[in-house]
Amino acid sequence: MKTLRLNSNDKAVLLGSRFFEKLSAAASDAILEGAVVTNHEEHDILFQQDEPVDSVFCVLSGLVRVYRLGKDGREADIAVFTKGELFGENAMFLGNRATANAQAIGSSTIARLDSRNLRKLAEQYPDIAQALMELLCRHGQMAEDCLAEDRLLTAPQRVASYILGHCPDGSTTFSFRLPFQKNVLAGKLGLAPEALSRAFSALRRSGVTVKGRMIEIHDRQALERF
Amino acid sequence: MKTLRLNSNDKAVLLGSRFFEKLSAAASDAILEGAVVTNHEEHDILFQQDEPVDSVFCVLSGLVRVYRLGKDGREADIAVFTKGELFGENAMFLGNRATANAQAIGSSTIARLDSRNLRKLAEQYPDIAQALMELLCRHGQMAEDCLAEDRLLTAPQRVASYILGHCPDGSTTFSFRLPFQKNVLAGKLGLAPEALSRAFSALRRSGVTVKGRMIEIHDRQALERF
DNA sequence: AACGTGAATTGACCTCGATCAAACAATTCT
DNA sequence: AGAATTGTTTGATCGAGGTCAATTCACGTT
Repeated sequence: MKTLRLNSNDKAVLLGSRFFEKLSAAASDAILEGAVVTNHEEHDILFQQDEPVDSVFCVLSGLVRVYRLGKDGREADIAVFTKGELFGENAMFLGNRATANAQAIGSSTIARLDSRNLRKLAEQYPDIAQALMELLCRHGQMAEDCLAEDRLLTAPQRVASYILGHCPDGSTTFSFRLPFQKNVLAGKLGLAPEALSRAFSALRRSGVTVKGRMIEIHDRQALERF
Repeated sequence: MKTLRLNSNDKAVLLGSRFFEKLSAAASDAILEGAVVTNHEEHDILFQQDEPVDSVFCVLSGLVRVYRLGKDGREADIAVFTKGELFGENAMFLGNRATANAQAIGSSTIARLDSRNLRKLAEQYPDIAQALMELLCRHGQMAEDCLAEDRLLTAPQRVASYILGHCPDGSTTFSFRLPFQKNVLAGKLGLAPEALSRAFSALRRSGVTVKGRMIEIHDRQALERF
């Protein structure tokens, strides 16, 4: 795997990401110092459970799926990350061992930030420590949200919740394009693809139109009630 | 609700907790400055989803259950905390709003650490920031572990996994006492109490003996294979 | 535009765990 | 000790969602 330096576009994506938004230029530069970029094909493995990892990652383009393996080989998605999102930060605090697997979905470019460096910088710059805490908190929240939804909602309700999460507050009718294959959405929601399909067709009765990756909502309230 | 100052025993519990273990005395004292203690009866609510929270909490005695509410009133446990564990730290990073509910299980004493103070101290003491990051990471991991187990394991497998988590590595046969009612364990594992009961009786065939709260394992390998 | 491949849907079936009801066990209270 | 309350187990039933197989559809390629 060939590693490259950041080009100016890569840098723009990183600096525009949520993690960097409140950081000073000095702090950001210090973090990006020594960052490298790798390109990946669909299904490439970025890291694996229990193996050493000495970077924090950021998606520059494409998608990354983070998942755990069951001993029977089945996979459970923990999260899916898109452009501008950092991931893999947990290993930093757990002896540089990954606690999950990460895999590119479709061809993707990934930045790697040295975690030793980042840890050191977090001691010098309180803002960096703060940004890291917010990152950890967001990711913790994501996992808790998932857990609660898995336990409280049925498949169609989870899908409705996902759709509503993409709907601007005011509008009662709107549409958007899924950012990835239904395949991937199913994994993210903890469903078999067939179950996602059936969930969509259950929602059709509540004014949801699905055509390819395009989702149309005609009655927000109906979805919320579901 | 009467709030008290920390007594020396309370202080000992706090300082012995995982969060404080690597902190200097100066840092610890600064955090505990202004900490208060409250006593709670079974079922007392400590905080509620979406309500303002300006403390980080620590269990001094008893148990606390953190859970989310579904709109139909059903509850999903996110975590259960015991003596010496901090919780409720997420609100610190999310505009001081709780993202879940917390409730005492049995009568409990709880310490409250002022979160404004803690945030300020995290800027001064890198060790405190580090301890907070580790706390956030652990809690994020807990949620991810739960999520993965929910998605990958059946009820008896989850129970087996819970039991094995209490089994020292070497031993093939050992026993321990559940730290809470089966009731609570069921919630923590995302099961109805009946399902937990049935899971235990399924494990009986693999050398697990359950008598009241006492659990005995006679064949570690059998459990691992389950 | 036709083709071909992989994705998505649909149907049939089956398993797991939730729910309800009732029996039973273990606490706590008087 | 006996009563009352609460926790736990067991049985029976039901529904949600997983799995497998067979189409159908969408999309990129030629």
